[in-house]
Amino acid sequence: MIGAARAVETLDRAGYRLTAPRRAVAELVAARNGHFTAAELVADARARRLSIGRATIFRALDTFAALGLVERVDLPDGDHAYVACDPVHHHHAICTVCGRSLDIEDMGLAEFLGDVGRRLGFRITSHRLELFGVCPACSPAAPR
Amino acid sequence: MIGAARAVETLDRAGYRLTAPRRAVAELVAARNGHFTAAELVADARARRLSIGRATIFRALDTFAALGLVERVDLPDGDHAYVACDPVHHHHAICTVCGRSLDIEDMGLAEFLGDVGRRLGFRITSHRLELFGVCPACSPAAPR
DNA sequence: GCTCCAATTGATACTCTGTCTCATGTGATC
DNA sequence: GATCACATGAGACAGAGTATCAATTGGAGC
Repeated sequence: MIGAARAVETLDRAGYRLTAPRRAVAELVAARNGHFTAAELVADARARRLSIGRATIFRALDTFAALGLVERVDLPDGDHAYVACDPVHHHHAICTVCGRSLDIEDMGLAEFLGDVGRRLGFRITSHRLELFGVCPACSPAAPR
Repeated sequence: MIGAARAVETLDRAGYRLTAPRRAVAELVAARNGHFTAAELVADARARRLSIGRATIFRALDTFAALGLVERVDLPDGDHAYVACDPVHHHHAICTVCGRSLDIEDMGLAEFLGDVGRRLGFRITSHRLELFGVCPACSPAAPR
């Protein structure tokens, strides 16, 4: 999800109503360029004195997730979080220093998994790959 | 985790006390050969009329996870679950038909991820890969 | 076998996340 | 502008997981 406008357009095209709360949530999401939890968005909304119900934020996130505007990811500590992203299949590399997430496209994973499936005799229908590490921007700051 | 005895031995070697509740939880885990949620274990314990507190089961699972006897996985629906496994780094292929999970060893993933990291300039420190699909045993039953 | 102490337990209260309900509000269509 | 179904906000609710604390118990040392 690049900007709130793009999200609003996607909502419209999918036949969803363009309500003020949905626009507001889209902006909150766009304002965060890393991953975020539902609770953080609720806090954001409160901080900006937007009177959006908690349930509405959850519903909006569900809707956005259904449209592929955000994606649910699971952080290493088990927390559920969301990341704004483009609506194509891809994976996330999440920086543990700044929290930003990079979308990474296939890079040969599909082929790799196909091979794994063949070797196991396992018909893979879906998968989840999340990478955690240090992004290029944070790398000098956190050499290890 | 192959059997409860093995788990008990691991606990012992790690300096944990071998208490009745821990043995019981180890047996409950060993009795399940697929993935399971904490809630399911609690229900199992109740079904067997074991008087083990809910908190104790959570604590035992935490301990087992710390020892690598079980691992937390996130199901496609976002639920947290555990799978019994061997204490080495590996990944899980979870059958969506029977619920069983296969441990899969590296199969070249480390190399693949190293390559991805280099291309992104991202220093990958940890990752999570979970595969969902249909295992060989269920495959004829669920052709698609 | 007995004692002792720290680790562990069970019960319970609590927090937090996410869902559900329902009366009220509002966007889109005409 | 009127209409109506979709969306909202408030609040109740359910479930997962954690924190607290007094009571219990495993196991080391004797």
